[in-house]
Amino acid sequence: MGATKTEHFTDQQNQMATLAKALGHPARVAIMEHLLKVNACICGDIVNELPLAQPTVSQHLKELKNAGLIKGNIEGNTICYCIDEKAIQVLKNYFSDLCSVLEQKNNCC
Amino acid sequence: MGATKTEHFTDQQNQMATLAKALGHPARVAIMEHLLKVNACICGDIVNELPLAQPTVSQHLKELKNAGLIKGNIEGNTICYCIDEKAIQVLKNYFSDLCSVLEQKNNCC
DNA sequence: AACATTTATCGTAATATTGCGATATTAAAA
DNA sequence: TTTTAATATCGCAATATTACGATAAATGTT
Repeated sequence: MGATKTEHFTDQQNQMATLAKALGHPARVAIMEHLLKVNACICGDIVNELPLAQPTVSQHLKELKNAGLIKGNIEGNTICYCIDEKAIQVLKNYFSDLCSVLEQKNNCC
Repeated sequence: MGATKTEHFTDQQNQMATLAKALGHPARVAIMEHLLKVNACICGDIVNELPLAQPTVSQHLKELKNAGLIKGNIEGNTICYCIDEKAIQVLKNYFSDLCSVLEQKNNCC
């Protein structure tokens, strides 16, 4: 026990959980927001922006990348990370749909 | 080590991470979807819908509740859970905003 | 009152995450 | 080619999550 029972859920549910989980840590939210703020998809000076050590940031970036929320391009010495718009659209659509279904039904509680 | 360094991030970032984290498990995504599908905010027959034992489901419900994603009303013997619309709106707005900022900038990668 | 039903909590084992120092890897710069 | 800079990976300790059996708590039913 201890491991998530992924097999029992739909691909859609697992996919949504993966995206949400990746954003389920304030450092990773901060990274996303930083990538958004800095006009181009500025590189690994993310480390300077965050109160975390370089290996820790690197690990968080990896998780965001694995979840498909960001992309990384090698640019010589440096790596250029940026947000993957598609993933954000998936999230946006999911919650938009949820919201509009909710508005149609009058919730009891 | 091992504990998230919450203090170092903004309230907004922590709040978003909390909501996302709560949805970061397929069982909890499934619970949300079930609550949405069943017209009223049907009670704990969620257990029958999920491939998990009752205590496990109860724990997941607690986490969704702590994050503010659902509300629970005691109805005699039973408890009536339903989605908290406000939390979903927060999520919807967050990703909508993110999306529109992204559309304005042309991403490099 | 005794029993059944529904949900929560406790305790615990298995596993995952978080954070970081040390170290490897890679490519630019000197 | 040696040095420097930017990232990634390894290994480990601390902590958190997941799952569930056993049991408690609360309320309805008989």
